[in-house]
Amino acid sequence: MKRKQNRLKLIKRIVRNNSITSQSELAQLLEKEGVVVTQATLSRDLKALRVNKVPNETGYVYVIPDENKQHDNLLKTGQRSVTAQQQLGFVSLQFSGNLAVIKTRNGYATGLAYDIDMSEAPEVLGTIAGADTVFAILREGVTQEQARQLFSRFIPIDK
Amino acid sequence: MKRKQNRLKLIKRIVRNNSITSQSELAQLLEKEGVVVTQATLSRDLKALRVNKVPNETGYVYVIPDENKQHDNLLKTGQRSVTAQQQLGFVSLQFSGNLAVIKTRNGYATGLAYDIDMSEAPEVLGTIAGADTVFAILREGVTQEQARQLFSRFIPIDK
DNA sequence: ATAAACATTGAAAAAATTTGCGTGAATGAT
DNA sequence: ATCATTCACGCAAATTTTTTCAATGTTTAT
Repeated sequence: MKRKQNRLKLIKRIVRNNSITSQSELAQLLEKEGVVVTQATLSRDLKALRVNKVPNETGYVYVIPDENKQHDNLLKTGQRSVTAQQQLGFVSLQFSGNLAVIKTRNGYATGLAYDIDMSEAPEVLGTIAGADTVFAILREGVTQEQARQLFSRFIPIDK
Repeated sequence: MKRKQNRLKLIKRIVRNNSITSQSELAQLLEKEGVVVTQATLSRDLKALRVNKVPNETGYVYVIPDENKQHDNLLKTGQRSVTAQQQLGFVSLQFSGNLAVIKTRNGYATGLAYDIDMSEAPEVLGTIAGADTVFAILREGVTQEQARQLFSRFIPIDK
């Protein structure tokens, strides 16, 4: 059951960063990442992830529905599905060089940045927050692994 | 050609007010309204209307995207959706390492950052906007040339 | 530890969707 | 008016997606 979770995560990433036009195409990309499943399984996975299939004049593309909007709609309709992933508004964490980019649900970025600032962690030189994104500048020499370690105090990191 | 326009309009209304789960089902409802076409034509019509196919726990449903989502999906699929007029807010583009700094006329930064975000381009990890400046963090390994290429979808760049 | 209940998946079949091709109607340019 | 283009659309083939069926794990409760 861990296998499936990992695959779903990978599928999300792949679908988000590529123009996937068919399930077999997705299967090939997954295979490159070492994940081998049949197209039938992907049909089930895409359904589980609620991935949309949207046409444009060129062809058809799978699209991961926007997580913020997805969640906002849930709230709007009175439902509330708070998974561990969504606790604290956290959406995703990525790095580029000595910059950490933390995506949050709308409105949560400021509070999260504040918490990071208040920790006065030496690994972080400073932060800037928009509505749903936090930039944290890491001190030179700090590894991404160390940063993950630090941030895990504030956000649920799957690892 | 008037026939087609009427049909498209009717399709919109039907899809919006019913849970259509297949094109043949749609064909039947159309027939009740006196419009007779083959499923193949509906495939083309749904594509023309950019109707999304979205899964939910029950099954699959066709969904007419609202105007906003329509716009967002255009960006998502990599098509330009802002007119030359709208690009007038652009002032300058500069780079520092993997950070792109886009200057705009006052008030334009937020909108531009939003468009960049909605494109979900894998080259960009995230953006933050002030009143007249957008920061865009590039994924590691993305060259400035690639970034210029990407941004040319949103702003007028002379290469 | 064992049985019952549940979950995951592949293979193949079924269902649904997309597309190539051909025809006829509509539009346009000369 | 004539000829060339373009557009709409059915048919049938090709492709893609969904689902059924069985086999094979996993989990849970006793």
